[in-house]
Amino acid sequence: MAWSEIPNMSCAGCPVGAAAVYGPAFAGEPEAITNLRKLRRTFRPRQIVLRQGDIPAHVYTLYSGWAYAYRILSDGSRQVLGFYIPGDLLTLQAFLEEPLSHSVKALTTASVCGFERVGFFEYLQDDRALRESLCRAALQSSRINEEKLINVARRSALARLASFLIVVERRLRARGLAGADRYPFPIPQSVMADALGLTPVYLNRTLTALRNAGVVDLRDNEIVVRRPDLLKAAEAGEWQPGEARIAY
Amino acid sequence: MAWSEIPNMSCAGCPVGAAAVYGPAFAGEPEAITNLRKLRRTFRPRQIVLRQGDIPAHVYTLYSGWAYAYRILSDGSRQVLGFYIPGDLLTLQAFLEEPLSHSVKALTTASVCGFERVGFFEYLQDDRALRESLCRAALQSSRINEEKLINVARRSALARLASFLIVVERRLRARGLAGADRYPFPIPQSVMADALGLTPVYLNRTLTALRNAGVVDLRDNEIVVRRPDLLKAAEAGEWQPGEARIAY
DNA sequence: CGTCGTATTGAGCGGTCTCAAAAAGAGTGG
DNA sequence: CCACTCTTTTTGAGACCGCTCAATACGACG
Repeated sequence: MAWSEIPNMSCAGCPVGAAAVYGPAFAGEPEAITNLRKLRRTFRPRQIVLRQGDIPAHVYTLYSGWAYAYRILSDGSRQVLGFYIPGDLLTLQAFLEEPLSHSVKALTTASVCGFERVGFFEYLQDDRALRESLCRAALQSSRINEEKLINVARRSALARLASFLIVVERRLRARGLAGADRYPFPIPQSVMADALGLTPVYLNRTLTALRNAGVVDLRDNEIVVRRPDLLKAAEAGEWQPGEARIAY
Repeated sequence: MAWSEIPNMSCAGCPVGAAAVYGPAFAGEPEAITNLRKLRRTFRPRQIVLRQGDIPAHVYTLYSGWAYAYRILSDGSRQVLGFYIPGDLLTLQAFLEEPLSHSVKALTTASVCGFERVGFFEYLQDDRALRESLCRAALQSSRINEEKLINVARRSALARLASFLIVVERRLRARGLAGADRYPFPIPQSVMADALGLTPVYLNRTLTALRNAGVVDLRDNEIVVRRPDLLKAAEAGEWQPGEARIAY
């Protein structure tokens, strides 16, 4: 099951610690965090990290790799709710003592740090700055979901895709995980499609159009943005590839 | 400007108090809430309560009437993000010292109670139960937005509309504001359309279809649900009006 | 070298949008 | 109570974006 013993290694040197919810306390006393960490675990691609309906005993922080949250609907279809990159908390929701409304699955090989739920929550509640940080994160998450709603409700497939690529780049860059004009991109098209509310087929056509127009180059789990200007324009709905819209 | 003096009236008898974020503390000590209330204000239909971009000095609770939150996008279109009924907090977001990402507008004549932002926040932070209540509300809000995303991303116009009507009824009923088979419904079609990611024209066609099929009866700011079973089925995508889908 | 997940391409349909205009209500002032 | 205006609702006709079904190609991995 890919468990591993709790490593004695301190969180002090952890490259992603500052970005986490407990960030405000991290610089001052990384040891407090280390003491709360109960386990470390590694997942293989496509392995489920958290299961919809479970009440998780631990709260996880993604240490390395990518993962995504999704929900299986009654009609069997899947809605992807978001992606996680190193430093992200795997569901704020895990703090509540309620069944998870979504599952989390690894996209790449991914390792997580697990904190005992209640203890961690108490710790976050004890300090005013941390408390605010948590509250802020929750509100933030609500706002991010608003953005997603707007994307799907009001934008074309092309604009949605462009927007998605831009947002992913921004998030990676904020964590120092993006190169000058390229960044890792291990998301299969089918998963992306379910995140954007599109069919895999149509997403592929849209992506192919972007590629053929020389805007992006997506290969080998890496994306190269050749024309960020056009990508921006596409997001705003001010640009479309070719004269005939999407080259069939 | 429809201001009114701070009424000395206690919050003790307030019919909506228990439903608000400060609910947990309300039963025990309504006076603490009364002391935090700084003003009461009444708005006319279509009047703006909170403006996108502002940093509000007060946090409002909707005391009576309906309101809705919306965002104007760069291309001029409008996304409606949610509706408020009596007892709702007008944007959790107002707790953060950040510009509001959306405006709030009155749908009907609506009156609100205003609490001084920082003081109210401190108060909520002081008590463990209230703190959790606030946190829970934020997470809840995030989850509600997930539902909305799913609605728009994965469901047809008919299913979205049916789902919307059902959710509104549930919320009203939880506050004792719905009758046996009917409830108030002061939402113009154009606003509903912008909430569901549909064109007003197409929303109207869908609604007309529901009406012609005898499922609902929407008139005079009140909706009567004649066939809750069919509405449920429509939400699940298991029923459509008539043989020819939507009667043009 | 087979297998499974993933990407690509084709053809056709239909749900939803756009543009346009008329009808019906609601609010206002005379 | 009427005349006026503004908002909201309704209906028509046609175009297109994104979907469905289906088949093939590709690529990683054991």
